[in-house]
Amino acid sequence: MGVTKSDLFTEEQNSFAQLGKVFSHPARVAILQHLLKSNECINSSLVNELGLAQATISQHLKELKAVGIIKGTVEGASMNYCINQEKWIEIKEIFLQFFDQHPCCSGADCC
Amino acid sequence: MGVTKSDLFTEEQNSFAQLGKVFSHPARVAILQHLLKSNECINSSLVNELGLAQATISQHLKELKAVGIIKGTVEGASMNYCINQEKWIEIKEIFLQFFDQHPCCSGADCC
DNA sequence: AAGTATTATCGTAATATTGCGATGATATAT
DNA sequence: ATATATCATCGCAATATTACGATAATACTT
Repeated sequence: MGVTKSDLFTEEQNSFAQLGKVFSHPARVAILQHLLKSNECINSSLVNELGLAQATISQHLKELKAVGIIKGTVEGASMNYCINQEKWIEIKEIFLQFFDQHPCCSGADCC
Repeated sequence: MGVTKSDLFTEEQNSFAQLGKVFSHPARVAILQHLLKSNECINSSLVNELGLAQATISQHLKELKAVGIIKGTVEGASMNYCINQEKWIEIKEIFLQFFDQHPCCSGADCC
């Protein structure tokens, strides 16, 4: 069906999965890394850097912006995208919490 | 097209995205959390816990096992799944490294 | 051996995602 | 005002994902 049965899961699980989706496509990963690297928060010279069409990049940027992990400001005719640092840290914390959930089989190897 | 153009991205970006995919669906998140919580590494009583069909759970487990984040052992007629702790930590480290990549606009707010 | 329980896989249907060309909107340059 | 550059959105095509029923395979029970 392709339909995720969100009602079966908790709010937390659904929203965490949405964050996971951010990192689940190499184009989005590449965009984030580019924004991190070019410490000028440069606009979509991304279209030149990555080999994807402008429309495709724009779509990925839209998704990233929807989650809040990046923000964009108008700069003349172009857009100036960059990492939303507060959100970045917030998301990092959420992942850390997830990874640090109390481990099953602590110590003893159960499998 | 629906085809991810993997050849445009680095090995690192592609493999990181594959890890991200693990966390991009609430069912997989729920499965992982269940395995973490029930510190008995219980088998697919998951089918009872989550409201999904057995076939669906089995499919998600297969994906999780493919990445290595869980491992399963035969226990009579049933399967005993649990978190692969080494891999769990390894993945945690990879995410930490990703989040700690040198920040753009360090200090100054550029946008 | 026959029946039951558990799980993996196959096939299918429905929806989601990815990607791009075309188009429109806006801002700058001439 | 017209041309150019940049970006967002629309519409489409192709592939991927999600979900499940049906079926097979395995192990245990009686």
